Amino acid sequence: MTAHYTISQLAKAAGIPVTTVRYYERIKLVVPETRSTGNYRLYSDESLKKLMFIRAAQAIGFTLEDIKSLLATESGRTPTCGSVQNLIETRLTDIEGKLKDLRHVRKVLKSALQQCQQNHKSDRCHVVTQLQAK
Amino acid sequence: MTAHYTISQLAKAAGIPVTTVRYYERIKLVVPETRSTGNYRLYSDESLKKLMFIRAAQAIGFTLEDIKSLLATESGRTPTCGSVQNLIETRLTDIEGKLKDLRHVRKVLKSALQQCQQNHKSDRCHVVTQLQAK
DNA sequence: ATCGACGTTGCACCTTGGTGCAAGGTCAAG
DNA sequence: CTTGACCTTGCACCAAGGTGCAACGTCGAT
Repeated sequence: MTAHYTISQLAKAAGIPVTTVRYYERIKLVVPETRSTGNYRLYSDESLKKLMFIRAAQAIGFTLEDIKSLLATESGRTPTCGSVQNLIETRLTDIEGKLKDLRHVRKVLKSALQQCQQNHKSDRCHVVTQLQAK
Repeated sequence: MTAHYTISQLAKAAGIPVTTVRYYERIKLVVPETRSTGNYRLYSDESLKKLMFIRAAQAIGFTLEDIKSLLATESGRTPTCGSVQNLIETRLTDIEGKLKDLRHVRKVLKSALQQCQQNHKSDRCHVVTQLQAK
């Protein structure tokens, strides 16, 4: 009794816009199993699981490309820990880099803010004049 | 003795690709002062300062739109501290949000990585099977 | 005069993850 | 048999910050 969903049923079940499901088809991430007589896309529970997998994987920081390769290990077999580990490590490195950048930017902005607050009376903003001096 | 630069001289002096300078003109961020007889863009030191200002401001996390409004306070007068402060506070809030997201993602990925390392022998990756279970 | 380096314009394209729209086909209910 | 909800396709467009290309003009040196 594998249920068959139309695109809107599937989308609703997964909590994803219909347009996005079609987008996923375009990038070959989730393709419908079959078509109805009227050429409607028909999806099985497998697709629903895939969509939920995609949402979960996106939420923990994988890109759709990452997810594609996680799903690429054809039908049934899960990818090996090794490949998954590589992916995770790459993402972690990315994230560390971004964190570092953001912390730096935050630091600079905070000291700029302080400056701004200190000479608040002045019409000329020292933050700007200092940026100009560089 | 205000020096006049051609676009490539200016770009080189600022350490920015020529194409980017033209892009800045397109978005009305830096426009050439005049044109030569041969219709070449000619820039003054003012433009060079502007470009360097842009680089510095980008580096501390302002968007080109932000910078546009920082520079918009017409000729000479610097923007008030108040407006700059607002901008900085907005950026800081953005950054705090991004930091929070990234730290969360990092946490989740790290625990996934641990799982991966623990049952490295197994062919089936639990991280993936767990994502599938959601 | 000619060569190469540099300049001009306009336009399309890149990334990522989608959204929006028009013109038409399908399906179930009334 | 018509109405309305749903589906189809293809194509264009969004943010942001640019990059690339074609086809042509200009400038300085030889």
